[in-house]
Amino acid sequence: MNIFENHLSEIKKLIISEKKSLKLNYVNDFRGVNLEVPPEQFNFDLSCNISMVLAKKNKIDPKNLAIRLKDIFLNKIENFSEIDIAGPGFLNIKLSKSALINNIHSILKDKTYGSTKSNETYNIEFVSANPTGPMHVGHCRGAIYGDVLSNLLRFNGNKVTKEYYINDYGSQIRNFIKSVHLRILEIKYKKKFPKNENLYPGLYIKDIAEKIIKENTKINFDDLEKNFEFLKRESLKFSMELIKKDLKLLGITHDNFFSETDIVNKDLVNKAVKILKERSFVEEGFLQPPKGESSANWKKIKRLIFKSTLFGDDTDRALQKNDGSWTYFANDVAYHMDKVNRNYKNLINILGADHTGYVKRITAAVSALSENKIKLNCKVCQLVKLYKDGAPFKMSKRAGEFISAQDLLNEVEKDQIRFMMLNRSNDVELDFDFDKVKEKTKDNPVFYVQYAYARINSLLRTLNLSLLKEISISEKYINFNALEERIVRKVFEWPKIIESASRKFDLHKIPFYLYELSTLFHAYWSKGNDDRNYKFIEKEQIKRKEILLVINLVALVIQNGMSILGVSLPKKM
RNA sequence: GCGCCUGUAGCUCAACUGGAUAGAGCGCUUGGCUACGGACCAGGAGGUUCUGGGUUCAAAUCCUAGCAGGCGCACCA
Repeated sequence: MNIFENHLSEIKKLIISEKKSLKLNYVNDFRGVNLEVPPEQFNFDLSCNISMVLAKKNKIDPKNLAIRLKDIFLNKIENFSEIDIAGPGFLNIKLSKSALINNIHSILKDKTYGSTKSNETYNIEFVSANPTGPMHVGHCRGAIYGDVLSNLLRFNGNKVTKEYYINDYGSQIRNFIKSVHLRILEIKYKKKFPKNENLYPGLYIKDIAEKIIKENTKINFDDLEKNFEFLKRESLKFSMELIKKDLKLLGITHDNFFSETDIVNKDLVNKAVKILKERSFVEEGFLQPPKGESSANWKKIKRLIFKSTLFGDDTDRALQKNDGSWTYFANDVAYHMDKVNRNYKNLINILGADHTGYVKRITAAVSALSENKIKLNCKVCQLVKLYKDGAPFKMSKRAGEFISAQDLLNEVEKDQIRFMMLNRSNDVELDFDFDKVKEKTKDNPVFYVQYAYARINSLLRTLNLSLLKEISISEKYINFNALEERIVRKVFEWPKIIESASRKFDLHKIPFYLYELSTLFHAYWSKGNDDRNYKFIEKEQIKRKEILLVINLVALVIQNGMSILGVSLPKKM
């Protein structure tokens, strides 16, 4: 149910059938024609730019055309009761009462009101934090973004796989296992844990070491190399548990975990390279020396190179290290070949700002692997800056250098974190203020939206009614006041918000919208304090039927919106 | 040097993807609310949309040349 779509198609039909009487030559192309929400001060339901668009194509004056369109709309479209021409030729339209009521009834019947009703397959890779330690705050933003994007796409009717790529291979993991091993020695023999940049000093490593000792009392771990594979398996098990625990506390679960070690073991890189060689996208060659950095250790070595510049990258990328083994990127290419082979129509990667430079090459790889049939869409989340008591908040006792997700979760609830992290475009840095997020006031948008919903439920409790029972009220008995009209129009806007949030994955539009809707509702609610005529209840009875329609509409949209955001909606606060 | 992101009210950010008089919150300021459920509501002040040029009925938005900030830039992961 999208009233703008419905009424726009009415308009288009009419224009085509009235082409002659309107004296228009070109009416076949409606690109750019929109039906929109007019700015509030105009007090209309719909706004259409059609006369500007058609005037341009037909090379005539838009205002003149608008006058003719106004007449013909009013004559032929029963759903329109009043039209005003504004600005350069906008047609501002008021819906007839019956159209308005019909729209409202259709919305209340539509459980997934706002859904774009699409049906595609998506794979979304997100978080993919290194399993060398717990999640830090930076990961949280991407984690929530990915989770909510999945919710949104599912709400729209798509099939979504949420995937986590475990980087359980390479030198970082080696250093991680080494660190665990040294902590084991420390616990067993009081051997001091050395200071070394490549090791992981965080205290969680100690926890993992202790667990391993406790669960494997019969094994002697003194020799690292002998026990390496065992230690790796055990350590990764515990560190992934840490990560999954944090994710769960944030309300996030993945459908699929994909291991880099598996890629190596299954020799997927050779398969991917073979395909790319056949298509001449991979060749032997030499890398350019690095430009911005010191090139003291630079060696000119012949190696396999992926020609990503063919797909818009800035430079070609190495698939082999100096010693001839595969690079991290090569493994990732193989991983994405696997995704392509799993026949998803759309691939999405959610990345942190520090991986911006990686976007072009991996997008190029997917284009090359899928012969341009699949486009990988990479979304980058900018940094999160934490504030507490008005000052930047740093350090974590347990995680070592980062602020961990745990630090955050210790202070703030999941609902708050989720809403606040989504309340900014992913393209801008985010200031996360510990103090503000805990407030129970208007300054805290999460609370403000939840409170609107709680108020509705309180009202229903008083009236002994429940939400979204089939409501059908004859239009004779309906007469909205100005505040109610504003809310109804805002509710009409909801599918447009979903549509534009879905188009470029601009998730912040959802919390912004919910906040605005809540503002209108709180104003409506409070009006009863100034003016007795606006009271909702009199003698334990609802005063006007319109109130029931309005609160059901608001509740429906808040429910749909918050469930996409994954934020809870208490009935009492 | 190169790439990506950002630049809008004192501060933090929106702006339906090219639309109308550029909007919210905080802060500042004036008033209301001793309860349908308190943590709210109503009003006011506050703008050369970083700068210059271009595209058109229309530019914060697109193009172009700059300026400023953030992230990144062999190999490593």
